[in-house]
Amino acid sequence: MPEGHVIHRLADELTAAFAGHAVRVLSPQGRFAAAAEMLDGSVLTSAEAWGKHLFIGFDERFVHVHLGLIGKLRWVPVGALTSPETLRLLITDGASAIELRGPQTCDLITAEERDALATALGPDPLRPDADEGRGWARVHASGRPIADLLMDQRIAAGVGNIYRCEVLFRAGLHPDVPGNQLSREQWRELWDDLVALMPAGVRDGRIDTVREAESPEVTGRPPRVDRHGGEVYVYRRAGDDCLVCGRGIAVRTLAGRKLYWCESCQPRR
DNA sequence: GCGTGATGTTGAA
DNA sequence: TCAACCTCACGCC
Repeated sequence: MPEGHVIHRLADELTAAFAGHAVRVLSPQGRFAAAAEMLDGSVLTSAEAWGKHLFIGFDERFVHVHLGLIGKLRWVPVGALTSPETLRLLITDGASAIELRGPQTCDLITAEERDALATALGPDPLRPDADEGRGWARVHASGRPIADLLMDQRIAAGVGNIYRCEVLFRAGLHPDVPGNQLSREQWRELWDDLVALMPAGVRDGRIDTVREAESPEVTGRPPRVDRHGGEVYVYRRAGDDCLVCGRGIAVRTLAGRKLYWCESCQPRR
């Protein structure tokens, strides 16, 4: 369930609920049990997100969580313990409880290790200190297609399949355009769009990319919300009519992920 | 009830 | 390029 906006939202929620509180930290499944036992009863300092990585701070120690494709971190009723065999981590202060299942990563790390992980990532459109030029340098130097580059966490940390497909559509850019054929302005437009869209994703808890002109309110079409929870132009709309030109949305696999685009709204140029 | 795919990454071939 | 990992919700019977 995770592109960067989800992780940032969770970090904010964790901080709001737990910062400064002594918490219980449990790993009923056992795979994080030793670390959980060490942390149990200590004060959760704050939580922070870098791209799709979440760092839950306990003074100088951090629980590093990466949800991967299928991991889930969600708030649950206090006291409810369901399916402990898959419950990797449970954090509760008695007033709120959050549980982690199926993560790709759940490790206890030091501040230095956290810094190293963050440094290895590219600029995160959700962070005010993000240096967009670092991403551009890699894009400009690469012959890989822009649709591939947008998934590279060293170029724009936190971007996933939905944002990459949608941002390319909104820019009218064909997914196959090589990075080194993009102009500085074209990259800046993609970046600025991420900077506009992703905070809205954090705020709303869903990805909405459809502009006013194509919105249900203006066009009168029925709202169409995908399982991911938002209204989009191309993601998972293969074969459907393009909201702008009416042509069928195309799909193919690129680097193991499904890529969606509109052949006429996104010309090769 | 069963099979599949999914907002992801890593490591081997 | 592909398989593996980890879980669960959805579609199809």
